[in-house]
Amino acid sequence: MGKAGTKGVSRADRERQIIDVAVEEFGTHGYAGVSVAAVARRAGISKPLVYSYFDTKDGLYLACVHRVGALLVDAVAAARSRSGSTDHALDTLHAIFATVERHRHAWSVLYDPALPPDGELRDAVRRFRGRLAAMGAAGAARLLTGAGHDDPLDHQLLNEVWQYAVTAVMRWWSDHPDQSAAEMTARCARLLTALGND
Amino acid sequence: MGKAGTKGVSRADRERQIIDVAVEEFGTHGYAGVSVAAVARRAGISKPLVYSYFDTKDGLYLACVHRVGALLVDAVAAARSRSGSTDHALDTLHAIFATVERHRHAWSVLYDPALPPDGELRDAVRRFRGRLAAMGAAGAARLLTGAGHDDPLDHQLLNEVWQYAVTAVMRWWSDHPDQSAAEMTARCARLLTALGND
DNA sequence: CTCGGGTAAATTACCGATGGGTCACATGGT
DNA sequence: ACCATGTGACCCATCGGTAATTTACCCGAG
Repeated sequence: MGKAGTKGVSRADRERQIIDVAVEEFGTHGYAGVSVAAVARRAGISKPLVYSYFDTKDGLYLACVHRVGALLVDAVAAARSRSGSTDHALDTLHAIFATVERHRHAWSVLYDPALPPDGELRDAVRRFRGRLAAMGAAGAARLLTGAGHDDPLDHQLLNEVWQYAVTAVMRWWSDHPDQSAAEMTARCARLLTALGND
Repeated sequence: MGKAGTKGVSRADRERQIIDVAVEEFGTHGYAGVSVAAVARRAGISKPLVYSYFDTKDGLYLACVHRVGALLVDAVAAARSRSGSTDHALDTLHAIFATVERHRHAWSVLYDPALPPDGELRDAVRRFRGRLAAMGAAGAARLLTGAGHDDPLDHQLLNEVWQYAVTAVMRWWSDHPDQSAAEMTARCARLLTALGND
């Protein structure tokens, strides 16, 4: 496939492009299931170029984490500030849907359950998860204290469940590409109301 | 480390032992993140012995799937038949907690999101997930039709969410080893009631 | 009781393929 | 001419998997 030499693509553009395919690959096959060579191949470039831009495999994953992390945090924060202090859950979901409609595997990058447990990669992931959790947690807290429960571990657990529930929705969405973001929001609205009257 | 020759351990025992450590490893690091050599090392034996009992890495994972799948399906089925047609969710959770209290990574083996997408491994996993889902689905169906919604895709989605919620609880439990099964059940009871009055 | 010998339980040493990562070099634009 | 962009070829550790071989147990013949 072709010789060396620039192809008229700037570094910044190339980085964005690489991160795009890396997010998709990592999101579907997980950290351990993806090889840098595969990312390079799918991006139509060679492996050393990837290494020259992101130093290591962890570096590449880290870039993906920062990309999707910033995207999601911003979106959720905006949705939260937009909707005063009323029922957050659905607004949050809608914000997420709209943000990652074209990158449906983004969420899975932040929530890969099998990351290498050491190093700054885990730290970065934890930071972003933490920020998302902190925002989603307000609703959870209202719910629990409103029901008279105040065990902090309960709050922690509910938070984890909420985040995994979102993960479930995102994965289901990946498997049903015909669904639009709006349809997903409507669907989740029905689910939430149904959960209300159990 | 030692010579060859039998160490007085029967094949059946050794298989059980290997599966035990394999479940733990696969459950924590995922399919792609675990090497057969690592399993052998942690079991205190050599790699070829693993291959002589389970033919391939997929065979080993398959054995794990069958072990934990049978365990979980039996447990949930028993819980279901025990508790008539009343509120299933909590009983199901309690059954799962009690069953895997000593194998807390079991659930993750069935719900590794990054399995190789081809071959009989995926099929076996899908079968077991399907059986668990079918049982858990009764409750979901009641919930949705009770609220006037009957889109089959909604049912599918709610099911996925339910299974991932369980996954979340199981992972949280893995990170909090001091919690007993009974405490977990109580915790989930509080969460469920809180969800009722949102 | 003991002394083989067959068989089940193990190991060491190895193979080809792939993975992460590097080096030296080639090209294109200004 | 120079620097950013880009590549083919290579290195070494590890991975999935196999071959050849060694050791312990069991059981029947003397």
